[in-house]
Amino acid sequence: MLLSETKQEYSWFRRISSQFISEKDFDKLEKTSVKLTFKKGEPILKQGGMPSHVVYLEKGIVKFNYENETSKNLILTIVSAPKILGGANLFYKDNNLFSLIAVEDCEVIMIDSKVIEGVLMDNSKFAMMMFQVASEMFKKSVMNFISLAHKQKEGRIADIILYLAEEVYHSNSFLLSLTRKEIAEFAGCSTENVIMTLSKWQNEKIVSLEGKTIEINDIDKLKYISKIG
Amino acid sequence: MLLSETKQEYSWFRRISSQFISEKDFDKLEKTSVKLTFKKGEPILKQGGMPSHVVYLEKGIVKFNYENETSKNLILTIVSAPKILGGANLFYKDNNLFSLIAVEDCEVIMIDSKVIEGVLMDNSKFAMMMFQVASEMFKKSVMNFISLAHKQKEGRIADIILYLAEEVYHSNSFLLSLTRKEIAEFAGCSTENVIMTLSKWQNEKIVSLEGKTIEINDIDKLKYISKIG
DNA sequence: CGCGAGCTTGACGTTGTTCAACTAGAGTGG
DNA sequence: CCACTCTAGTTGAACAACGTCAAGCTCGCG
Repeated sequence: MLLSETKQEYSWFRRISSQFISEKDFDKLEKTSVKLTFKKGEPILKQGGMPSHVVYLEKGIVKFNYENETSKNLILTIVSAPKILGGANLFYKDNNLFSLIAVEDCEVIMIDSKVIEGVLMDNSKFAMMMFQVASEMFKKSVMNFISLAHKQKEGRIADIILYLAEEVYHSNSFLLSLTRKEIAEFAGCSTENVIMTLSKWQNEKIVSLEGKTIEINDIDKLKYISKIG
Repeated sequence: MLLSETKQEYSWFRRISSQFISEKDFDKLEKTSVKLTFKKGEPILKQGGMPSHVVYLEKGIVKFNYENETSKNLILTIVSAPKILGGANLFYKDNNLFSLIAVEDCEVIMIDSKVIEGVLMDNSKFAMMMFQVASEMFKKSVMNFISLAHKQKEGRIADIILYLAEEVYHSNSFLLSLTRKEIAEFAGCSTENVIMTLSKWQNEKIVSLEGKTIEINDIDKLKYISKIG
């Protein structure tokens, strides 16, 4: 975790925000925020902690991790930059429901909750936009949970591979930065099950595995597996 | 489904809203909304339909139902009056993600989305409140799904019975308006499993069943089952 | 070179689903 | 008033899915 120069880019966030708030309000956000970098595996926000900041993920990939007292972890969702995270925490008020953990090296900008809340209060269109961003992520988690709730393991793993290809790596061939264990935590099944399913698919020529790279060869078959569950 | 007189009560909603919006804005909402009653089992909003209204549930109990093409239904959550529903749909923009179905006879007020959106735009504090309400419900669903994801059936059914007692019926002894099948859809397991678990608990004197009434005798043991999963 | 973390495979037992059969109550029409 | 049918609830047995365990493997790093 490392502080960098004060002059920041915010490229995507600035572009989006400029449609809704004044340059002056944006400066207010910019001045009170800090840019941090996190190495793979480092926690950005801790479950149970107070939500003091809204996180804007400028670069990298993070997982939303739910840690359970008794049993194992659960990954709620995985997202890649650029994205506004932890907006949910803005509206929940409660302690953070989950941890944010870097899956790949990340650059994030921590925006002070108090400050952004003030800007939201003065700019209802900006507030609506922020809500929608948060809602979009809610929706994705809910859809993932629905899949989780009534599909068999194979359908769920198919969902996750498709999700990673489309929404995270933006390619049908990608270098997987997650371990099998993490995929299992995302799919809500055991590591062994993930491995079995993936190598079964390799035999059936649906995917190709080579080290940490995954290539989807037959996306239609994968979608079919996802569909029938 | 039945239209009643235009003069409405809105008691709870009015009280809450009055902290955030003017009498004039509230009148605007009131004038463009209609009060409807739904009988047990009737759909209030349909999954896939366009979200034209925000639903304020004045009386009754509704389930959030997710219908799947291939397999069975899934109940996302169950809530009792008074509560603002479908606020999520306001922010999602997409088609309704789920159906709202009356579990008991309901009185609801349908507030026109366009109108409430206008009021939200002009009153950012009101918008924040609405979003917090939506977030609260979202959080409950997520917590339920987390439970669903890594607990055994027994733990999940315990969660649901506790949730119904605390959040829906507000009593440890209640007349269950859900069928065993619906509990199963909520818990993400088979009807038989719900039945087996409940009668097992009856033998162990944790609950008493008599027809459609359920009484929780040993809430600590139930919480323990919920905890250990 | 050795150690540990992540990965892989197979065997085994547990959990939960499915199926089939039966009961009870509610509603319907002759 | 009595078959009838329909739905909800219940039970048990057979079977499939999944997790756990145990063992061996590979690769990167000190």
